[in-house]
Amino acid sequence: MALGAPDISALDHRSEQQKRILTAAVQCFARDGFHGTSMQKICAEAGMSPGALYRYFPSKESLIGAIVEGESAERAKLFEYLEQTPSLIDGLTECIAALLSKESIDCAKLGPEIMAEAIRNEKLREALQPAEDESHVLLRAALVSGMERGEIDPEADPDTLVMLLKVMGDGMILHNQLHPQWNLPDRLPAFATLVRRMLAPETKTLRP
Amino acid sequence: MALGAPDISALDHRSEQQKRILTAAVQCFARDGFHGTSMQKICAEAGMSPGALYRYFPSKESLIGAIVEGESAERAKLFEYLEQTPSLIDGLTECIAALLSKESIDCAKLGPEIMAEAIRNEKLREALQPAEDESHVLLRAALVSGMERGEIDPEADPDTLVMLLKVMGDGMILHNQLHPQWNLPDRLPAFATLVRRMLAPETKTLRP
DNA sequence: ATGCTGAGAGCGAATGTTCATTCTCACTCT
DNA sequence: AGAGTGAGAATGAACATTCGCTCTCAGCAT
Repeated sequence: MALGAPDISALDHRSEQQKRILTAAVQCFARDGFHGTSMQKICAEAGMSPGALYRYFPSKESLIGAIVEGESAERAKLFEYLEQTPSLIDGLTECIAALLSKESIDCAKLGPEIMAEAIRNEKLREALQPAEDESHVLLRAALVSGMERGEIDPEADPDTLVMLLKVMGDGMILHNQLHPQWNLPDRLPAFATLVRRMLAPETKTLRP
Repeated sequence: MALGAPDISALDHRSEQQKRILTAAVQCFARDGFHGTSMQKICAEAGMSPGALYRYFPSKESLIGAIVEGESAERAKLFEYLEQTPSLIDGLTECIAALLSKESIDCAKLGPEIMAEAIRNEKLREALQPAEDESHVLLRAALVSGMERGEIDPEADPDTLVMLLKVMGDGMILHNQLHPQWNLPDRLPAFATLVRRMLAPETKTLRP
C-alpha cells in the first residue's frame, strides 16, 4: 500500500463497524437509558467483544456524544422542509408527525433521555446548542415568511412564537412516549386547528 | 411503654429523619440524576451513615418511589386552584409560573428526570398514573366550566384541550431547565395571550 | 508457490473502582 | 436488660476500561 493513499475498503470497514456499534448503542440506550446501559450490553447487542468495540470508540461518553450529535443534527435538518411548504402549520404538523412516527421510535425514545441528561451535563448541552440555533433560525424564517404571506399574525413576536412551538414540539415528543395510549399522532389535526387559531391574524371582531 | 400505644415522640423522630433523607435525596437527584447519585452521596448530604439511612428506607428504589409519589401528588394538587379562579387562563398561567419558579427549582429539575425514567420504568409510570388522572379530571372540569362561562370555545373537545395544555406545561418545565436564558417565566404573559386566542370562542368573521 | 513480517482486527479474561446493601458493634435511652 | 438508633467497615456484584493474546491478510523477498 502506497504511503498516503488510504485503503478505501479499510475505511469502509471502519465506518461500517462504527455504524453497527452506534445502532446497537441507540437501541440499548432507548431501552435502558444512558446510565442503565453497560458497555457489555452494547457489545452483546452489536455482537462484538469489548476489546473490539473500544477499537472504534474510546469511551462510553464518546458513544453518547456521537449519538446525540447525529440525532440533533438530523432533527434540525427536519425543519428545512418548512422552506418549501405552502402552509407553515401544515408543514409543522408533518414535521411533528415525522418526529412521533413509529419508524423513529428509538430516536424518539432517546429524545427525553437526551434532554434530561443535557439539563445536568454541560458538555452535552453545548453539543446540542448548534442544532438548537439552526432550528431556531429555520423556524423563525418560516414564521416571518408566513407573516408576509398572511398566514401568521404579523403583530406577534417571532422569537416568542418559535419558543412556544418548540415547547409544544418537545412536550409532544415527551408525552407521546409517556402516554402512548393518548394516540397523539391521531390528534395532530385537532392540535393543528388550535395552533392555527393561535397564530392566525386577528379577524376583526364585532366590538368597536 | 404500653403495648399497642406507639410512642409519639418516636414516630416524630422517624418521620423527621425520613424527611431529612428525602430532602437530601431530592437535592442529589436534582444535581446528578437518579442513576448518577450513589447512596453514599445521599448519606453525605443527609449527614448520616449508610447503616442509619437503611433503617428508614429499604432501598434506593423506595427512595425514588417516595420522592416521585410526593412530587406528583403535589403537582396534581396545584390544579385544585383552578376551581376558584375566575379566569381559567390566568389561573393556568399562575400554575405554570409556580411550577417554573425559583423556589421549586429542585423539584423542577426532577421533573424531566422523572419523566425520562418513567418512559422506561413501568413501576414508576404506574405510580405516576393516579396523579396524572387526578390532574386530568381537574383540568377538564375547569375547561368545561370555562366553556359554560363563555371563556372557552364550547365547540372544542375538552380532552384534546387537556392534552394540549399538559403538553405545553411539561414542555415549558423542560425548556425552562434546558434553556434558562430563554427566561420563560417572563414570557408567560405573551404565551397566555396566545393561548387565550387559541381557546376563546370563535368571534364572527366578516366572511359569510 | 512459499514462507516471513507487521499491522489491523477481534476476543475475552483481568483490573481496579464504585456501587447498593449488609453486618457487627457500640451508644443511649427507659 | 432491652429496644431503638447509629456508625462505619465489609461484602459481593457490576461496571468501564485495559491487556495480552490470537487470527487474518496484504506485501514482499525468496
